[in-house]
Amino acid sequence: MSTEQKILLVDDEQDILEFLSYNLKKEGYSVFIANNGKEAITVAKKVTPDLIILDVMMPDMDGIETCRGLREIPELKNVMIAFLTARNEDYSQIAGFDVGADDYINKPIKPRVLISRIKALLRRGTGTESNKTDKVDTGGIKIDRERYVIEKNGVEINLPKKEFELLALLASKPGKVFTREVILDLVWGGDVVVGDRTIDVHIRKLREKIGEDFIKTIKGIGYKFEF
Amino acid sequence: MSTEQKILLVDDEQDILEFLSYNLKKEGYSVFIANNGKEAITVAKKVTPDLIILDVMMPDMDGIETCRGLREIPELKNVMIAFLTARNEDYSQIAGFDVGADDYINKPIKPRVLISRIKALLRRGTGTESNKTDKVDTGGIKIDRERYVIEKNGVEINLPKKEFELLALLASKPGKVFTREVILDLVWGGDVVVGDRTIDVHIRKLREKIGEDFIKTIKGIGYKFEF
DNA sequence: TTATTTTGTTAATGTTAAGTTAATTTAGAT
DNA sequence: ATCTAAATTAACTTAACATTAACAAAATAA
Repeated sequence: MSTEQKILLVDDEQDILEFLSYNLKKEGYSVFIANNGKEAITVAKKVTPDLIILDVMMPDMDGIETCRGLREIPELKNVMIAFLTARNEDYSQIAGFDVGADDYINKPIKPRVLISRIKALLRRGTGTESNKTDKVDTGGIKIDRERYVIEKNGVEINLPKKEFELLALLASKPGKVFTREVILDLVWGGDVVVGDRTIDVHIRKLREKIGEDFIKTIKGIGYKFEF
Repeated sequence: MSTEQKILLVDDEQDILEFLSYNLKKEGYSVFIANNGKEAITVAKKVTPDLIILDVMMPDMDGIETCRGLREIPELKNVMIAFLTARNEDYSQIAGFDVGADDYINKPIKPRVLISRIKALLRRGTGTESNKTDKVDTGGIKIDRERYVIEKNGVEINLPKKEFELLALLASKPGKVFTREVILDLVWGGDVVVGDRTIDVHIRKLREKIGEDFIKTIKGIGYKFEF
């Protein structure tokens, strides 16, 4: 792997910041902190973190507002954002706001749960440049991560998990060839070992569903998405 | 953002009015004051505030009565109303009154808490016409968070807490897929560990009660609400 | 209080979609 | 022509969810 992954913590409570910071640093993340929304935006701009963990309840500028602010910054469009919510909070409000959060984590926080959540989140983020906000590939294919559907010429198509992720990966950078190795690593996960033909079959099913001409085979190398 | 938001403060104690007024003005709100219920109604009619903060304990016409009066005025149907209650007050009494209050704020008041509460309140208010809790999902399902009741095609259905919260969460953003993890965290809480099939069972019961077609399973990911 | 009902959770089992493999065919490279 | 990589299809395996009933724990009523 390349460089250390950066996480920005935003909370007004010092002890929570310390607690989280400690646990995340122990896991090898590079941790930045901010005490309020404004600071968060400043820091985020500077370091472009891979993940931002935002407390919802903060005086002055709360998590939701901060999130909005962050999302308006072009460089931060693709950053993962997770909300920290207190128990009993009216989460429907939070979740409902179309603010582009990627995860919601409840207090009290259990370090192990947190870490595994974060890993999952960051995993999703890697490899893809535009993991978050849906991307419209001008060929008429739209990938909606939030709703887990793709749209072809306005028609929704439901894809199973692996197929969806495979397509999302390929389409994340149209034209780029993804080797079978890379695909296995990113879609299946580094440790899982599956047979050599598995990818082919998934490609087959995808082509069946979205049309034959989107995924192109580069013999001896891998596949690429084109339109 | 467009125009400045208006807040009406109603209290018989001058120092509280001043204290609140000062803090709210500092935040950029346009503040109006009234010393009693009658005055409150007059002023409210004139300025149509976005939020009214009402002290419960007032001589002559108390907060509850005032609130009733306010709610009878058509133009004020959608205004947010928050009650100011003293700490030891039996506010179950107040909350019980189906008077259409949107929040309860406890004295003594901490400015920061107050501000963030107010912001949350006003945010809830904007965008929606129905000031109150309910959210109508065009599929014919209405969720009344205050009474823990949902309405399907005008028929009230009583849901137990967990079922209600699960539905409320899913319906808070129709279409969006909520992972089992997120559901567990937000509905059950980060620390509580429940078995793996618990969510399924609740989903089952919900589907039984509201119909099979509202909640959709995304295998390997989670569930989403759709209509 | 004790009884009764409602709610929440678990455990056991069934079902199905998703994922994988294997066998065979086709196409591309050298 | 020969070798290798990929396509294709169907068979198979597994993981994920559905379903039901049983149980426990709250809440409510008597």
